[in-house]
Amino acid sequence: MTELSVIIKLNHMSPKLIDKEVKKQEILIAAMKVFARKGVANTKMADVAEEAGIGKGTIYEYFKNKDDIFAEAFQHFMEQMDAVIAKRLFKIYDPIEKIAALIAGWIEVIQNNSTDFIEILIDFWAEGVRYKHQVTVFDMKKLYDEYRKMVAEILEEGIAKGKIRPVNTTLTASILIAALDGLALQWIVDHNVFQFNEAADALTKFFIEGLKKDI
Amino acid sequence: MTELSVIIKLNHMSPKLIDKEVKKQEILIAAMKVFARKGVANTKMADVAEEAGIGKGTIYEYFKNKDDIFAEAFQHFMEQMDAVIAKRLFKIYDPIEKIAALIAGWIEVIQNNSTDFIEILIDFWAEGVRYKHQVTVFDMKKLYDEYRKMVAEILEEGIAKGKIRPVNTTLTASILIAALDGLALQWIVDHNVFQFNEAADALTKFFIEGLKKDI
Amino acid sequence: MTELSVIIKLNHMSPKLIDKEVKKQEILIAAMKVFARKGVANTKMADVAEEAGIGKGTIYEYFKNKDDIFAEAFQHFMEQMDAVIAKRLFKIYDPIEKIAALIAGWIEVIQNNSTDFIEILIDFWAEGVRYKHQVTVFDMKKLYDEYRKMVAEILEEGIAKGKIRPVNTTLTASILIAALDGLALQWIVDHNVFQFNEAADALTKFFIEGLKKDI
Amino acid sequence: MTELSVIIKLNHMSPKLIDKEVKKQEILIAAMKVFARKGVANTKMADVAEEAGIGKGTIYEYFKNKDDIFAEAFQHFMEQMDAVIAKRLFKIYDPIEKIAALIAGWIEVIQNNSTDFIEILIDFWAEGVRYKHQVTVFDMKKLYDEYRKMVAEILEEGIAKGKIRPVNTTLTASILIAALDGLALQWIVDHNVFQFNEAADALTKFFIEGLKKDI
DNA sequence: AATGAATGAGTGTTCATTCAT
DNA sequence: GATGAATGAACACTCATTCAT
Repeated sequence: MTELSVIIKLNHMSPKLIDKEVKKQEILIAAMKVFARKGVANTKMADVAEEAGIGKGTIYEYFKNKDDIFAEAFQHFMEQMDAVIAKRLFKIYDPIEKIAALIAGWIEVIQNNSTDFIEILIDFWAEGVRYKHQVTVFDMKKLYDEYRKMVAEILEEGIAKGKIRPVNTTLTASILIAALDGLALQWIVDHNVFQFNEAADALTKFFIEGLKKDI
Repeated sequence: MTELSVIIKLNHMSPKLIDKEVKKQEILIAAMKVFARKGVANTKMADVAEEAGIGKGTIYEYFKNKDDIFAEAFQHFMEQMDAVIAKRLFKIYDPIEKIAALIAGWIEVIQNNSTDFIEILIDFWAEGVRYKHQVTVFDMKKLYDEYRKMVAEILEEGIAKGKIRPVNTTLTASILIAALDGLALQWIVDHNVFQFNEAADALTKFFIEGLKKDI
Repeated sequence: MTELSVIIKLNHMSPKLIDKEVKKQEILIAAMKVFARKGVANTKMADVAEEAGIGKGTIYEYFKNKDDIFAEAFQHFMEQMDAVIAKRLFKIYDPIEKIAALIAGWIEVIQNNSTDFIEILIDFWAEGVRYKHQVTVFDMKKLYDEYRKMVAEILEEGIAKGKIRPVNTTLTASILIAALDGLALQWIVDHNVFQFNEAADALTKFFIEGLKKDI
Repeated sequence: MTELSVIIKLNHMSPKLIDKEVKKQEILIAAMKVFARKGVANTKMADVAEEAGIGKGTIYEYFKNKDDIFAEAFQHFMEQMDAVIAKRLFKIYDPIEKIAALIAGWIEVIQNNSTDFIEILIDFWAEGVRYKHQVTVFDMKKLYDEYRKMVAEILEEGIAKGKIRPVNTTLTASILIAALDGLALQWIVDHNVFQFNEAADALTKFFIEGLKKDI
């Protein structure tokens, strides 16, 4: 380490904590890109380091290990999704509109992430599926339960308000979520089959129509 | 002596070949179970050998390598699915009923494989997604295209016959397949959320209702 | 095993011992060819079996193991060489002519074996060199000692008889053997550099001239 | 910051690079020792690591794989030989003396390497012989051609200058090289048969005498 | 803090040898 | 005797992680 590097460091010292968090995010994003491209199992720490433009060892200053990065990636994705959906549902009171907003939110998340790292979803699913018996970050069971419940409640509200015809709310919620997941999957495989929002519109219409109380 | 020995060899060949094919299937099934349980990447050849009750080296008498097993597993699954669906669609002429049969077929495949190795689906997806730019056995793009086309044609037929209301057939096909995939996913994560066929019934009803031409 | 094969066997039964020895030789020759082509280390028992047109397991009816085949190959080669040289030296009394006969003998052995398996020499050398500290079949030290002694004795005889000028007989013997080995090596590497016997003639002349007592 | 860091990096690079090259040589030497002792085929990467006093994985930081080490060993040996011979031939103009210098050079190389790894020569030969049809580093054909040509040219020069009697220069060159290879071989097998330089002297005398133009 | 050289546990694959048929 | 299916010891190579600088 020469004197020069010390000078550089001093410059960076004041906003230390923020810097660390920022850099961690940078590494995380880099990792997610590589994970998406190659799959977690085939991603080497060296790949992540290269993508992030840092040294291999540096990663370990910010993450405990590879699994830790992956877990944080999952959380990062989920937080993003929760945020998007919360924002979309904000100040919407009509149940039918809520369903539409939900679908739109999922679309937004998928499309926001599409360019670089939506394929990471596959690994999230894989991890979630595999570790279903253990309690980990990847508690897909709980996750799906929560989303199902959220949708089901909207449906119940709609039914109560007489805006949605009586249906098995849990099953219908499952179907809606299933369709969203499945469309994402098809779109990941081939971005050209359909415009994702086009498909989403169709889905929205299909569900809304199917659920609306016949007048 | 040469001619004779050829004849003798031929005599011995038929029973051996059948045996070899049977054993290969046994190893394949064993491998699929382990793949499902641990994920392909985390499955060791030793695990497969143990599950199959054979020596590690024996696997290589029947398969070229790990990837080969995985590829054959995929083909095995697909053949099974094609067979089930073909059987289900046989002698069904009503488009609406065809849709119902298709859903029932998918359910059947998922449930047939459920006990031990349905989780392998995740790895099929992962492989298909990751290698979408190359031509491999895992040509998910082509696969989805084919299924989409199959469903779309049924829908078109129904529309032509006036039994199904006019819809964007490709998008609707995508949604139906998406829902099936997505339900499988949720069910894999948690077999207890719904009886799979219960969900399938709901899905069938939802689609049939949504598609039926209002009279 | 069908009746037919039994009949075949019966035909072979009477001259059993001879047959066994013949078959062993066949396998040995097959093995030597493959050894020559690929090198011992890279030769699989399956290769030998295929070359011999028999089953893998059958080899073990005739040889203890791979090393055993190799050792027998060496002995086979050496016996052949001893025989050829003995025959060549038979009834030659002039020392100068004996030298010529020796060279001619070595040439004969190399060329007799050239088409298929002279490259095996390399592995003989390698084995001999490597196991110089142990007492094995490949006792290159002893072998070279014997040949050196044989040549030296001829030289001494020639000197005694006044036909060869006084030289360090051991060193000269070494040089002659060295030249023979070295020419074989070059010829193995590239059969086209020289006609092997052409080179041998030159060598003979060179040595004879160099050794002859100036008159 | 970028420019600065580049400078810093460059500052750090030079010493590192030198170090790496030194370490690579150390590993190479260690590998050559083990190759010589056990033969390439029987040498485990773990053996090399142990001999070099490093971890198994470290080898791969410096060499692509086992074959790579072997190829570099060959090149290392050849460069050494070329250098020694070039140095020996430097400022020698008399053809007869050139031949003597050549022989002396070969002796020097063999003896310099004798203690630990001259046996590796056998594997060089084996590799060269086996891969004679392919273009590899081990192009023994080309190598021998070059040496033959070099010697032949000296002989021609000598003949032209009237210092060497007319001989088939290519064949004579072959014989000289053959004798050198062959002596090395005998010496490798048994260091005690002759003092290597003693034999070399005899060889030199034998050739010089044999070649000299009778006055 | 940042690095990348070093490491060795771990794994896919090979192949000589065995042995039931 | 002849066979080739079965085997597991052995080995090249990978890569997440550590740690001296």
